Amino acid sequence: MSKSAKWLTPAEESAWRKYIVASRRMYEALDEDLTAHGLSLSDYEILVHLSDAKDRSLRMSELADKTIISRSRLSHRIKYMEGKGWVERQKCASDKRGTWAVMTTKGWNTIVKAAPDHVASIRKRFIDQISKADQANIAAIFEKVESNLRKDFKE
Amino acid sequence: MSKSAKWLTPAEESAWRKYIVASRRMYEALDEDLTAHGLSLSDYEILVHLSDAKDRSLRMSELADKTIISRSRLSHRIKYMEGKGWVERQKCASDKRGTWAVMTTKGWNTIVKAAPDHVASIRKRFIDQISKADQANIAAIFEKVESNLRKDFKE
DNA sequence: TGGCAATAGTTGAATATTCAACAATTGGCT
DNA sequence: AGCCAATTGTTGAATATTCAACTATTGCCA
Repeated sequence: MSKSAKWLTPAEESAWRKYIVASRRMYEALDEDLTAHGLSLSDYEILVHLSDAKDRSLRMSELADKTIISRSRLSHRIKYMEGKGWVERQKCASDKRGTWAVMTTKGWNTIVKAAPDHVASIRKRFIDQISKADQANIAAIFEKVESNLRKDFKE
Repeated sequence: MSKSAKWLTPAEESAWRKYIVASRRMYEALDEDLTAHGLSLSDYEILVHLSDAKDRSLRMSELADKTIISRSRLSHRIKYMEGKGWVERQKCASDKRGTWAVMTTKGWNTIVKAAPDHVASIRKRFIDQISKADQANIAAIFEKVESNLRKDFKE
């Protein structure tokens, strides 16, 4: 399995552990903050991507890609969200296999209400803790990490 | 909800999105890499903490804290891992409410076999993508984020 | 055209995780 | 001592997610 050494150095280990632990706890905190609006973090993401999209609509598969949620999971989740009245499904005319997920007014109102708190929550837990320079660093580092994952995936 | 602005600036948004997306994908990749050893990432973490502990044993509650897993979830998971023969439970003598989770030889062998691949996987997906300076940055940044979360939790 | 591999999406069953309630202590306080 | 709130850990039911199979197309190409 590659040329690499068996263990991480203390500096590597420290970076890794701190990143992992903080990330887990931050996720919990953000999710917790959202429950006041009756939303989970992933439902929030689904709504955000829909609200950004043209006609507030996306094909199921596009939505799945953008949110990094499996198709099956998304199907189940959208069923739930339909029940909540946040989303509707529409048959796709041009591709009869397809389905559009369409955000309703109710869904829009929900996200509009939740967004300011969620943004405040991201600031408080993350953005406000790091300097401007760190911001740029983080962006560059994780961009690199992600593009490497993507490349690796294609191999 | 705090003094903060309603939206993230483009630079903030970029840092946040890139961090989130890369983290999600990296988690998937690491978990995927571990399946070859029949382990999930969280089962791996449980075993690691046990293997580091004195007598390879930890109280359920300590183990839950270290792994950031809820007690209930840990209970269920340990039941599964007992079935696999990786762990045993022992009554705690000094505190009759307590339970020790004790790693078995089989559990030890499992983790010893998986560890080098997992470490290689962390290197490939993360450590090797970032510079030494970045390592130190990441450690400092997420240390700060986490201590802020901790403080916040206590309030 | 016809055939067939690839794609879109859903479904139900299998697993995993959360949630709320619970029993059994322990620890502190009067 | 005796009471009671807090801690430890488990449990079963409710939810959520994954997994594998499936239908219905579409796109390609011989």
